[in-house]
Amino acid sequence: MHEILDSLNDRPGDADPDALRAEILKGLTDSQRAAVTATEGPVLVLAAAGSGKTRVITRRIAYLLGMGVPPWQILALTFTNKAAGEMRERVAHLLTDGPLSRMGSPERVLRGLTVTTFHALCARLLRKHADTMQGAPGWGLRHDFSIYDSDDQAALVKKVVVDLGMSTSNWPARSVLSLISGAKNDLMDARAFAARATDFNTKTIARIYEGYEKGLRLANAADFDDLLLLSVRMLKESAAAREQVQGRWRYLMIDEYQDTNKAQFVLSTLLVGKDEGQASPNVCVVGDPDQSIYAWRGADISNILDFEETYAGARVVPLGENFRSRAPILRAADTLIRNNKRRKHKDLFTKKPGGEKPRVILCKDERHEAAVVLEWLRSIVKPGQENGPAWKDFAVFYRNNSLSRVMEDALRGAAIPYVIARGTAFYEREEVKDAMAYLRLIANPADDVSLRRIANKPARKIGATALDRIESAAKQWGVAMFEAMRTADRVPDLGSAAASAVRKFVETVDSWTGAGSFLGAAVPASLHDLVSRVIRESGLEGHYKKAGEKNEEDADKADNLDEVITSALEFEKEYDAGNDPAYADEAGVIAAAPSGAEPPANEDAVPDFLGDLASDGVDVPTPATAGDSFVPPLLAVLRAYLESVALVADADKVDPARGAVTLMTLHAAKGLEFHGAAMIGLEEGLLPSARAMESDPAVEEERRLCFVGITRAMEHLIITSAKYRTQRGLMERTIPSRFLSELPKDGVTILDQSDDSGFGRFEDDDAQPAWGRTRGSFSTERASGGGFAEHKSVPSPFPVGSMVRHPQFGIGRVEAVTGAGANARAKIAFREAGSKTLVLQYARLEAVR
DNA sequence: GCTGAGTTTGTTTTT
DNA sequence: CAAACTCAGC
Repeated sequence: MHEILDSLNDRPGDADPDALRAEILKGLTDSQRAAVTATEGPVLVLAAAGSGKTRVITRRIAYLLGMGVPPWQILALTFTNKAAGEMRERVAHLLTDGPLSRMGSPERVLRGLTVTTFHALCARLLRKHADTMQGAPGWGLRHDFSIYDSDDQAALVKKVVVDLGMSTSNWPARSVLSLISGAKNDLMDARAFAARATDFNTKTIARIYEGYEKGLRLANAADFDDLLLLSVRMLKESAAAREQVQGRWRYLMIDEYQDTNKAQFVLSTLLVGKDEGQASPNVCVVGDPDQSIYAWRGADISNILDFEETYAGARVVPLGENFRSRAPILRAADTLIRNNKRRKHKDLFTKKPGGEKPRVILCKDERHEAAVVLEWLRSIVKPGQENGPAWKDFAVFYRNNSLSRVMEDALRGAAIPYVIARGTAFYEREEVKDAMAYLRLIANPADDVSLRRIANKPARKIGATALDRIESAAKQWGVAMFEAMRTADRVPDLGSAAASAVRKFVETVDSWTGAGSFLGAAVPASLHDLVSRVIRESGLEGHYKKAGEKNEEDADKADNLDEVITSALEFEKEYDAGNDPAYADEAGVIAAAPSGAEPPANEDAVPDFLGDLASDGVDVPTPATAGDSFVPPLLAVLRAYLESVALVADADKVDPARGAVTLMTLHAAKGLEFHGAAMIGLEEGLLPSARAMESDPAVEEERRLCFVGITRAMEHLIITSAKYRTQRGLMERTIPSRFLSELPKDGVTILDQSDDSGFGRFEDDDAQPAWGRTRGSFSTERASGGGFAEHKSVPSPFPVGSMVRHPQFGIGRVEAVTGAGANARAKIAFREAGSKTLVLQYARLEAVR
């Protein structure tokens, strides 16, 4: 051990291992210490909210390094890039200012340490090894694959549905995709899915799934789920890939383990070599079952609940002490979460004394609610006050993004700075996606979905019919559409005008890659050069400039295209400098692993992401379309760039929002903490969401979501509920969320401001509200079926229980009727087609006796 | 093939 | 209330 440590040390002898380790453990509680030092064998850290689990993980990494474990043997996986970035930063901090600084330069000590997300890891693994799987039946993925986001997925599903001769309105892409995604999360491919399908509905989905998979493979593309699914398959089937991975990492850490799905679970067992009979792998998972909020996208809470069974002899370390919130906030969270039936109880406690009770404020409507939040913010934040809390210490949480609007208006009106950690952002804009589609076509000429997107954008006389003809020719010839375009003259039925338009398009694309070897066309020298040429020469820039002049709304689209060039330039800089933490640190992932504890003789032999992809190595064959003049490194940079665009969520990039109140969804809030937090929209149908109200497990997940929100707050917490809320243009009476009545009666302050016109004053903190009265009103409202339920009294021509006939779905039984008039919908269980919700006005239903 | 007016439809959360 | 979609008219 000592020798290894010394070899890593610039100043050998300075880092006395014992002293070093003691220093790493300084300031930790006993249980945290136990979690950090249990380095051998499987460990489950049951971390409560605010118990310092990130701290535990970072110290654990430091501790391993301090024990002399080479950094390239350590792999830490997170769900978001933000979490990974933070963790890297914290480790780096320990190395520069903390105990590890005595071990040598951070670059040196960290070289090869892998801290990344599941998806990024899998993307790297696939880029590295996908080509070796070519022989496997139905594989079809090559190293230059595209990554499809939900838009691309939807486009593909729509196409498949149309090709199958079905209607896209009966089989909406979104819902079809969620089923397909669910299957993939459970590691079910199209065949396995089809084998299990029994009813008409599922059988049809299975057919779509099959076509969708074919489409993906034909386009040499992987969707988000594929990154995991195919990595698992590859590790199972390719001994070479498996050996390289398993020989490399000896210490695996997984954050937010409660959110892993089946694919991620299996992947993790493969990474640590459990399948290979590794009896007691060094895997350490950290999570909190009470914060599992991703069941809807396949997260399987039993992964964490059954950890001890999966890994025999696992050590369990509970971290119950909360270092974040004051006692009253913690008590509210604890009381709420106890209402969940399926859970392991964990005692939450804090040593922080005092603190104010969370406030529940019943408001008139959403505008009043925003005003209340504003007043609350102002009552605590005093600008100009030196050491007081600032805007950045506050956040507003909501269940869904649509609720942010009113809040934004209010904050803007009050000139309070704010940022939204929103889902829809830069890379989801139309013009940006267009530019990306061009780039993806260059990186992966088989990418038919991208090709279809931009072939006629801007309009260049390659219409839908022309594309369809090209596609059928391509299918016949067994090549990608872009390939077929090269011989446009031979595409059956393609008019000469269309053919020449196509020829011109191909020439344009080729001029960027040098593939056509046209005289005089200089090949781009750098990524941003390529990107700017694509944007200009494709005509996108002109197209959106023109659109901007005409239409006020499109005015900034051209600017956004400029921003794409800037982002490429920035990426390139970091990439060139080898400085991009998100990429440089993944170093080891794809490189030949130095196995064993011996550090490689030559430091340069430590695997490095840059060296691997940028060098003209065996792993990056020149694509068929690229001529000699297109140097592989540029293609590699392009691919890495596209990958970062696809895998780095925009919310991750939101600048740590200094100086501004943060607005975000409850999901986005997980893992963060704020001095003060406001949760808005605590109403039935919102939180819990309308969909969740149908089943108990779903309501429990909503409760956990609420729990997550509450536990983000350190000092101040307000929870609001509006009596009336306007949604999709309609103002409706609401019912206060059931979660409000699950908070401790005497543990929260209730302020009913839903009737009086004046805004309450917060100095009246101790004015105990009539909880009984309020509570009573909750229950009467629910009992009398006010609000949503009131529509139910309107008589329907199809009473619940009656039998109906639908021209397409056949005979079914009415399960429920909701809404009235034009809004009337019926949930019908069809014998063949399964259960569907139909709008009575449009569904041509017939009563059957 | 493009435009713009009119129509329909949908509602969670995201790597 | 939007976004997405449809379709007639150029």
